[in-house]
Amino acid sequence: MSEAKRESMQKYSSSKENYLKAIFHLQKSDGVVTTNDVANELQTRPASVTDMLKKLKAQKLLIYERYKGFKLSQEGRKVALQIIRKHRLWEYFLVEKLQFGWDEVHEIAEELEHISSRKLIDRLDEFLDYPKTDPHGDPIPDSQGRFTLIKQVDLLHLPPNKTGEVSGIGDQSPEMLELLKHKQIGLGTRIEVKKIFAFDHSLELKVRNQSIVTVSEHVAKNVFVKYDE
Amino acid sequence: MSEAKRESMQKYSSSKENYLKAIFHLQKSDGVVTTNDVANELQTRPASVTDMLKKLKAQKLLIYERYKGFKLSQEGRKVALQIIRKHRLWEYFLVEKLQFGWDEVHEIAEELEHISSRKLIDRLDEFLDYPKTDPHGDPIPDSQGRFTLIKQVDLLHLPPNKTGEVSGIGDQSPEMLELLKHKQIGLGTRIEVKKIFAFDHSLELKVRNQSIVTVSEHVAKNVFVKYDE
DNA sequence: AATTAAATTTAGACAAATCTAAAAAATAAA
DNA sequence: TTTATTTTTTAGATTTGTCTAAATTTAATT
Repeated sequence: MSEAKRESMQKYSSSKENYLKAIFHLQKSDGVVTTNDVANELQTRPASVTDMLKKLKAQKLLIYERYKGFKLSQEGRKVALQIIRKHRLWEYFLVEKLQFGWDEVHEIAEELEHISSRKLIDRLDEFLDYPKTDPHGDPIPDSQGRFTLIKQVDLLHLPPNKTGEVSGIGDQSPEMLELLKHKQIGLGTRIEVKKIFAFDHSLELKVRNQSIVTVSEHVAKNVFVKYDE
Repeated sequence: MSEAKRESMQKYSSSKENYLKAIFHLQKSDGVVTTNDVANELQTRPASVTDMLKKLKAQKLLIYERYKGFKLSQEGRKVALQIIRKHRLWEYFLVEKLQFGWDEVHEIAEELEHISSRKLIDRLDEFLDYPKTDPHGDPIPDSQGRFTLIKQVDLLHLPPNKTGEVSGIGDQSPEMLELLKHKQIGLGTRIEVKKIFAFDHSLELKVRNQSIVTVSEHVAKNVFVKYDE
């Protein structure tokens, strides 16, 4: 086994893995990730994030310069993808084999994703017949960390509890853009649909994993998101 | 849900759970468990064990007085049994569903046994069709922590890699008892058969999980063990 | 450009689980 | 029953991950 291979097999603490995962997700949506974002995502304090950034840097899992921002290294991305792979495979297992509802598996998968055995997860993948997406529609990375599938839909068709990344705008009129700008929605913004009102088909969205905003059906039809990571 | 029920659902650290499990196992074999035994079992230091004993006592998981010994409380036993249940169900899953060999599942199960969801393990039990024993022949406690199966056999018929607890002696002559006493074998002693020599059917035993001793076929035929925990 | 506000980092502390080295208690041996 | 040995416990440190409060840097406003 090569040295690089052995490296990727190293075991990190659950806490470190959670940071890597969170940064990976935030990076995908925002491009730029901030200390506050991470603190918010992980329900922790900015000071704790700074502490951890230093540790992750020391292990070459991310690139970091104080006050200047940070991003995952090649290695950090690889580790994050393996955690995501495990999380989603376990979710699939819970729903397909143990009859759990898709809305009750996340918490359990948060624990299972930290089980370290590589062989276990590859065997599980095989047992489940190599599923491409988890029960929420999120794609499952293969054993090399690659996604096989990317879906693009408008906001109305974004599955519940799925987070999409804005990939295109239909109506690009200044009025539309002004509205989107005001609501802090732009290319790459992460959006989750929280509710669709039967009355007028207006949508309640969670934007950047933080603010809750409401948009009309018309707006929703003109915002396209891709969900894949 | 009753108060007592909620109590048993509480989550303990993996470390605490490991201590409870180790003490449970040692208690079953020796009756009396010592600080050194635990340190030995968990590959740790006696001082660390003492520290943990105090914490476990504070949480009413064991009865403990300094220098005077300790044993699991009712609650501690209950928690230990749930860990053992989880460990063995996961081992069964790994062998029966994921095609692992019985000799490679222990390590993985050591991690999986700390996943906390009660619902998960009960669903897994159902999925596996309520197996009675794990791949090593050890019985799996049911959701109430009860074993459904107790087998009593003489040492010659104790399955390999199974640990039995001495439950009776056939030939109780003074000579026999003297021999057993010398080899530190008595009621309740935990024994595992390591090897049976084809030549004279003599047995090599691991006694109290520590010493290796040899006994004749005649002796083995007169020592009965139950294996169930 | 100067000032204010926000984000980030440092400094110092704490809880959990461990360790080493030394002290205290219990047990075994002379 | 003293003495010696072993076991157990205490005292004090260390590591990991977290926190609060204060300081520093960057960004935003006037």
